Amino acid sequence: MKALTDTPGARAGRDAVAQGAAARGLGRDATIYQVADRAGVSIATVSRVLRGTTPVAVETRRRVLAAVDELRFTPSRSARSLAEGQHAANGIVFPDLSGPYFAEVVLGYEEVAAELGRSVLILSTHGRQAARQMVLDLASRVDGLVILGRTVGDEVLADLTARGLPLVLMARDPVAGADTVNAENSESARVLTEHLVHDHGYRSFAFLGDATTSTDTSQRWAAFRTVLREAKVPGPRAPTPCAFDEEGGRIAADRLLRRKRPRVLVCANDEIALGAVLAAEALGLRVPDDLAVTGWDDVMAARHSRPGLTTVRQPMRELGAWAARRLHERLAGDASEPRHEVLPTQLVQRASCGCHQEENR
Amino acid sequence: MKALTDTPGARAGRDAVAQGAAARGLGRDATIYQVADRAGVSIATVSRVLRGTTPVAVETRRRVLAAVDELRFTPSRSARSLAEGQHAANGIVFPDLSGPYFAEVVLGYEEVAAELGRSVLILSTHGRQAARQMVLDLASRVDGLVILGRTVGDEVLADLTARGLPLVLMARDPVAGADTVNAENSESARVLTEHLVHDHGYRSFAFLGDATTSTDTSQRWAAFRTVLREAKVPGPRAPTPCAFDEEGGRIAADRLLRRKRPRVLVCANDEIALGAVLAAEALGLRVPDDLAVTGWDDVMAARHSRPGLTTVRQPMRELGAWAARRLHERLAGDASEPRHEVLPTQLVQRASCGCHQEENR
DNA sequence: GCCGGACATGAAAGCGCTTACAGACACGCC
DNA sequence: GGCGTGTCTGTAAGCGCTTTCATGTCCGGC
Repeated sequence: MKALTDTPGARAGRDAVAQGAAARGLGRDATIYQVADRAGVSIATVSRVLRGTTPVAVETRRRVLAAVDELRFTPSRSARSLAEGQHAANGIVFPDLSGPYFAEVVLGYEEVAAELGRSVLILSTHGRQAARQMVLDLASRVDGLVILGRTVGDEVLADLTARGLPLVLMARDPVAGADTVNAENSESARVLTEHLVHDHGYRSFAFLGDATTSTDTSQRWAAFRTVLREAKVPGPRAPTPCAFDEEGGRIAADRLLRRKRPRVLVCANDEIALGAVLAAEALGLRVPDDLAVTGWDDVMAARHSRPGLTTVRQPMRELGAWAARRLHERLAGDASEPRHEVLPTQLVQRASCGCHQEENR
Repeated sequence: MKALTDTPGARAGRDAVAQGAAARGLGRDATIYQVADRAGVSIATVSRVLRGTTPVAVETRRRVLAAVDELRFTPSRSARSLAEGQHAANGIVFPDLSGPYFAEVVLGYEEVAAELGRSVLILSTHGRQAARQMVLDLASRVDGLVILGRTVGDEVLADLTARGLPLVLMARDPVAGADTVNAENSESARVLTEHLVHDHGYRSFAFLGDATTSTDTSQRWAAFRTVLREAKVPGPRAPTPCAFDEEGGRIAADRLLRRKRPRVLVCANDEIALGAVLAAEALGLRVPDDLAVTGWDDVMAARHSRPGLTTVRQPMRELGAWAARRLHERLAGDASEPRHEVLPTQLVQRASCGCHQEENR
């Protein structure tokens, strides 16, 4: 049977080509033409049946669906994207840090995005030089993007929003035209620090973490500093710089503790804190008796370590979920003013700050 | 100036349309036509400059690059994919489990894939009914796929390989035509169990984990069972079924320990084990004095918990990395027989099995 | 002064889909 | 019996790229 619906000549040799080129790549997937052929209808009708945009006679629809089934037809995503001008996909880009924090955010994001029918692309910039290009590249594959931390410069973001690409920024200062979500930082830093100063009466502090690369950290540091000042407790001039992982915490704490002996180490995240505990113990210091240590995030290990790590719980999954939902609203046409959401956090008192000594939790 | 290279009429009103339709979606990104226009060349030349496929005169190239720059042109990914028949993207699909194990695998995968110039799409099936459709959908966006565990049925996999889609299976039984990577299970399970039986002399065991849904677990269970049998130590008939997370471990262990009092709990992963420790302590049992507990994976929390968790370290990132590399080879044309890689694991003895009692690590 | 080849570029066909538009057909009504 | 009206379906123009093929153009060699 000859193809009924082919543009004259246009499809000549299509199958031959398909076979040849099919060794790999997009492979020998059936195309809408083959389905149309088999069902004895035009490709337009096939498309209509598949998308349900226009009523199609019952019998026709049946034939089309049968053909789709027999050929195991799955529409080509790139063709569809090209025609629709949409990708039905969202991206998320995060920096080098690969710990539990980012994993949870991504998971929360993926879960919601999937529910909303969007695929999700991930990109970790690893502080690479090519970050800019990588993000731009990613941007050309998605309808919306969430960007964590200082992965790329403001110009890139401005560029993207100018292009009309909806953006949600996370753990990063706002930029014109983009929504942001963040966990509450200042208030929880204040609560934490006040707990240490007033409830425990500590008078000597250090702060581990790099406030220059992380907005979150600089906010926490600022509030921490303010509370000390208000309480007239001497404090460090600046945070002790420190890579945001366990090893970074261990090294920074080791170096610090060999020079000074603060009573408390306030750390910018749990991994640093856990590394610091290791360093302290290696130096023969008992936590919390000789040195109190606190973290941020409340990752799994914080709960299981002994002493249990006092920390500030962040709604990591919820951060991701919020971003996914917001992006969806934007893509659904919401053109309102950018929103700047701040999600609540919670102080979790465990033993590492000196609480619950009896049970060591 | 009139467009030099436009198909007569075909591009009429392009800009008007672009402006109109641009409010969102693919936006008013510049197209290759605009670049060509601005540089005074044909789109073919622009393409050639950008891809470097064919030599272009120096001066021409300069003009094109200038135009690209001025218009901030980024080629449309879907158009390119459609024309090339390639996506330059890979996918990874994993089941519901969202813990550190999967996070690490994904990270290792992303890192290598990014280096190889491929974007990565992630999909978590969450045991959803629609998993099949979601995976098929994902498959239409990528050139290759890695699939973890029993996320979808064998028919789907057969379907995909038949289509010529390179597949790497992880933590899953092989399927014709697909590569697989797994962590070594039997040998390490044997070493672990022998350690417990011979070095510690334990004679009463339970095994927590669901061997019916996880290939890894069923292999571990089998080797565990074999060692007990060889040593003539009575053991359970079957694993105690248990969800693969902390809460699952806590609940299953609680229920089990209220009925029986095995001396050892061998758990299918660290999260279950950590949950089990919680349950044991809640019942007033001391670990490891009253009850030894072991895990699998060596996640961060295993290292920090007290007692330190005895476990089997898996090279999670390396699993992901291997999959990414293998996929790349396949896409580069390697059509050799499927490979079935097994990556080494390592027993990590900490305190929860009864070792290192003095320091409680 | 003419010819063959190298080199640079343009024209146009596709990639596989969506969708505006138009055509075909059946029906019911005056 | 002619003519709207409504329903279903086909035609073809795009979507923005890549790539094959053809067309110049410019040279050096004879």
